[in-house]
Amino acid sequence: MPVLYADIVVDISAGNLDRIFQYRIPESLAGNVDIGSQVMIPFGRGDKALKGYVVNITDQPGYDIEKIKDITQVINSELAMEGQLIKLAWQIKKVYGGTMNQALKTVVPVKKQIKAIVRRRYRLAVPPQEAENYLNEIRENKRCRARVRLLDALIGKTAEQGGGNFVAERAKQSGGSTGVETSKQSGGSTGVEISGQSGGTAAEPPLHTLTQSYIEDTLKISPSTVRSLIDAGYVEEVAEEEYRSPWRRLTPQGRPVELNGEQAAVAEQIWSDTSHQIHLIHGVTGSGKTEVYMELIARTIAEGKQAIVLIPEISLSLQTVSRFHSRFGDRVSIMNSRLSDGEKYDQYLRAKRGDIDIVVGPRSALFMPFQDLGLIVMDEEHDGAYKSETTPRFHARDVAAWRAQMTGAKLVLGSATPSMESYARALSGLYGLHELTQRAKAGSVLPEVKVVDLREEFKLKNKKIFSGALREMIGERLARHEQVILFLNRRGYAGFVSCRSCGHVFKCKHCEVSMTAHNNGWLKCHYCGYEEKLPKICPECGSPYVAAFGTGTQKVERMVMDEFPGARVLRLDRDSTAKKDSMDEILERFRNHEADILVGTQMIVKGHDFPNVTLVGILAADLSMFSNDFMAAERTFQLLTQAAGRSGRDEKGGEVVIQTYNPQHYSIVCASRQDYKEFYRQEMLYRRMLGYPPVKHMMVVLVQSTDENKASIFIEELLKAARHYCSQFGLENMEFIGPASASVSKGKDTYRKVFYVKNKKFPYLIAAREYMEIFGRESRLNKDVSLQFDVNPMSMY
DNA sequence: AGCACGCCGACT
DNA sequence: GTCGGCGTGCTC
Repeated sequence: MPVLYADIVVDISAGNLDRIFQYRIPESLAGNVDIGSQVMIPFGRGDKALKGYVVNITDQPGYDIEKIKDITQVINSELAMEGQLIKLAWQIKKVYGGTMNQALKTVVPVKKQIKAIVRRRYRLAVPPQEAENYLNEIRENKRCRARVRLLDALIGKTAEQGGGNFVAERAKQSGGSTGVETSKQSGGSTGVEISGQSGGTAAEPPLHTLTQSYIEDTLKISPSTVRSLIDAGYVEEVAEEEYRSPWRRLTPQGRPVELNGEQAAVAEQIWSDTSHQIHLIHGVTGSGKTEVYMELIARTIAEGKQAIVLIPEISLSLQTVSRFHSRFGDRVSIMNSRLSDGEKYDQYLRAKRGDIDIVVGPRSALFMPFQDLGLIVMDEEHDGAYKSETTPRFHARDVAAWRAQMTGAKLVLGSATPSMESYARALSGLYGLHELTQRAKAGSVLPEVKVVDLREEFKLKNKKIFSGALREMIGERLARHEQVILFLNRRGYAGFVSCRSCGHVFKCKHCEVSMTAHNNGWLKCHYCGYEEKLPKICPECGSPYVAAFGTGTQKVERMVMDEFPGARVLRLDRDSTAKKDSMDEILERFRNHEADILVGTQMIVKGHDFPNVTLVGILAADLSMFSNDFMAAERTFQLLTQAAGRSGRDEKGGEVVIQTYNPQHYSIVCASRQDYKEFYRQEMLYRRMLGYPPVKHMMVVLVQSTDENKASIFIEELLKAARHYCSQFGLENMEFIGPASASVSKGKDTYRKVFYVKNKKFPYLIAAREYMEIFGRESRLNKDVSLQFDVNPMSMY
């Protein structure tokens, strides 16, 4: 056997370590080291113990054999990535930049191997008849009551009668599970399990096993009693490895799924289309895209393959997964960053071992180690949350497409307001394009939309948040006991605070960002979270006339209460949902009609279904429209369309009021008509004129430093060098825009400088980025500055 | 990143 | 004479 060497990426994300180091696989570890394994290695002069990822194995050393060190140990063979995920990591690094270590880390959603939970269970060690005989001996003995209780339960008597009630009650408390569970399931367990004995014949009667906690807490039997029955040979202990289940609070809804004609046709088209790997479903809000996904998933798992369902945000996990769970049962799981390490590890393992077929989650769910992936669904594909905000700043849509290509899986994108990129590709024939034009629920039609011109309201001397029309309509709903959603894209109490005498605006002392006033008399920086007390007098001129301008959700909440006393109001924004799970709680209360009006930010727009809501008020549609951002109009349109889509989901019909200072703007006009195609046409004119994506590709180059001067000098030199490189190596028509300060010119005490690069040819951008990474590594000006790239950004900087 | 090696100022 | 400042360079 030849000596084998492993190519290893070390777990340090520094530019000059971003390469492969070779280590010898010692005989003692032969066979345990695979591509994808995580290993411990001695690194550097001090042989510091570091983690490393094995990315290749070879018998040809490419380095002085005398200097090659041995791998010291394999950390966790169960967590070894598939070779395919490593390929995916290379691709991510290639396109988005950053180090290989960073790319590998994004591909491994599970950091640690956590010891499996072993639950002790107990069962009869003798045939039931023998236990009965023993019971008859001791039944009348008052000193043996605990033994009798335990044996009765183990035989199965009490669990079906008196104990059955216990079971039902406990199931309710823990939020859902039925009393009986099959093995390898833990969520909301009651402790009672009926199972066929493993290895026994099928004809054998089922035996009860009881968990330790059930015996101690519910039957009130002490460990010593259990011990003595074990010693007497009547009871035995079975230790069982158990998965941690992340969704204890799940309640199956059991809604049967039936496709309408349109849905069935789309599912069939996608399933039988062999000429496209990627499909876009453009379906109006409420058209039931999820039913189509489910049909495709059902067909996929019927073929023995697995499916990944991507959702934009963690907060949608619970409601999405519960729908899938009620259809597909325990073959569904979730993966997201809020799970504990143990839960993550177990879900990863279940996928790897083939114990689940479907996973639901945000970006990170893309990397589940399924053996034979057949389908990736990306719901609300336009959503900005699919873009990573840390290096590598990848877009889940791209990575999903690569993974689909590698595995031969289908990728299905769905949205009521597709991204410009996806729709352009669908129109060009690159993706299959499918449309759902009707609301799925019988009798439900798209809401009627009324646009209110706030300039006219101002002329009428109405300076309130609610236009006359909106106030009147809210009143009507309250009288009819229907519900209202009010949407405002700004949290806090007021927008900014300034001095009326000298004009001083209160800014965060760590960021170049104006602070937002909050209800509690504090100013908060929404960029870094810094808070300070709102001063009574202006620190610049001493004037007492400091005032808050603009409106946030807290102020809306207050004004609703003033305007409609007696109405019950809930508020949903980042402040009211700071506590874990509080978001689900608020939504649940609103759905149960514990409130009449829900005031909130973007969060309320995404995918929620409130049947009793018949009015949605968009208080200031323009708020997201005037950042100097090439996607501002697209985002505004998406937001308004999605928000409007919350109204009239039931037979009652619905209305939407959009308040704006720009009623003629196409993003507002098109949203009010729910006319995606016209919006696309107009927006495309603008993108073409200014050469923005999807017409040209774009990249942001971001330089940051706590020393503003160093950042400026570095970015100037970098730009000069990049220009020179591009012209020298024939990268034609490269457009460089900048450098300039980022729109948040300072954040968290760090100065931010940017320039933009545009070109029609994507590989040119990558080549330029690769060159700039080398420049950043080798320049003597790189001290104390950081260099980052955002390829295909979702906003300006 | 983190550590060692290396070449210049004020101390036991 | 020596301890230690942090600039420079290397890590299989």
